[in-house]
Amino acid sequence: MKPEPEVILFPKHARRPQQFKAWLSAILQMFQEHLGRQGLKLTRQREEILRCLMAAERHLGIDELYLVLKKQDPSIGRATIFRTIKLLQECGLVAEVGTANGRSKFELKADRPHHDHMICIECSRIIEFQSPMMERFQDGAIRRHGFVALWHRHEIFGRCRDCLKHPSSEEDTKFRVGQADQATGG
Amino acid sequence: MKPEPEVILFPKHARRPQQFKAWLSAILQMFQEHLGRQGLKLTRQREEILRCLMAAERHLGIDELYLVLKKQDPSIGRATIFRTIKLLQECGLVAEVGTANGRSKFELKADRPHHDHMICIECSRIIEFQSPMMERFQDGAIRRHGFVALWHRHEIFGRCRDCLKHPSSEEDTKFRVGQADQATGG
DNA sequence: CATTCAAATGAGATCGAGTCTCATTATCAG
DNA sequence: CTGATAATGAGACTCGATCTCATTTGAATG
Repeated sequence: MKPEPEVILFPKHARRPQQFKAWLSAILQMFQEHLGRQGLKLTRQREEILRCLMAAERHLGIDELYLVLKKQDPSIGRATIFRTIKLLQECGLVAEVGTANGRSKFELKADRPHHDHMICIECSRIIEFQSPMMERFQDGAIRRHGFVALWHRHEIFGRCRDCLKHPSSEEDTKFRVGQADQATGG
Repeated sequence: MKPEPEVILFPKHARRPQQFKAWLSAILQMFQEHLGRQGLKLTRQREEILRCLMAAERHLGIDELYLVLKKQDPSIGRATIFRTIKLLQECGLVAEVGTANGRSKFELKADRPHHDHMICIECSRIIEFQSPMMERFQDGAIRRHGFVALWHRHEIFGRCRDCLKHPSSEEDTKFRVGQADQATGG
């Protein structure tokens, strides 16, 4: 089986200020259009939350988001973050990624290639991966069953390269009950 | 792409009383061995919960399990069901399947071929499917990243064949926020 | 720019799945 | 049978997520 191509998934492009600014305003406009279509408004808070997700160099959970945002706006409330994340999911700009401890993280989805996730149960790192062939066979299975797919969740839990090298690192040792089959059990 | 083979996944075998009895006692013994290894005991409740999962013709949630078990043992407590399900997951006899509404369902895993799930957001039906090729490419991706997989979750949310035929059937209209990409977004 | 009004906000109440506590009961090895 | 120890059921508790509501804000309008 020949190896599939590796693609840089996390948006390291748009890290230079000029590019980031352009990227941000493009995405913001998409958000505003979605909001406008439902008679909703673009507020300072919504803008900041989206900016924060776009500027992040990794997947963020609600609490991480809350702490970061709190620094520049101490009055921001958790409820607003939950509400905004939900809106961003609804318009397809943001996607949820499960973790081993139950607290979901979020990633920017707009403008980025489709991918799935491998999640380290030791360091909580989320590794993005692509496999077009895997997707093809998945879509084949869906078609065979006469199913119409709206979204999917494909998350592989285990230990990442780094945690295998130097065993037991930091946070999140309390992880979801899971049995150790061979490989993924399939 | 030639079609992959279809396999009967839900254990319709073992529906005849004699076969079921043999199957049950084999699985019960596996459970007891796991328990014994940890100094734990096989109780009437644990036995009943496992039997219930084995006899089920579909995936059950905690509440469904609770209601069924309550009929033959009105004193059974929810906590016991949670605790037992956790034990069964730990020894690999049972697996959790997510649903669109947050309340997980459970399935017997022992003795059954590996498969993934398509979940109908209208009728909550869970369709089991297999794609060995998909698994192969998945394992390839895992290897490429130097990751060691312990378990995975591959769930496709959408509408099943039946719900597409006669739109909007029963229960569970309140489903998880999810955007309608083309296909599965990938 | 001021006005207007629906939408959005933050604080805190509430919800609910899942977990924990603890007094009582059951298992099972000897 | 007995004793040590695990398991149970009831209900308190946890904590992420949602809801409520009084107040504030966005943006369309004149």
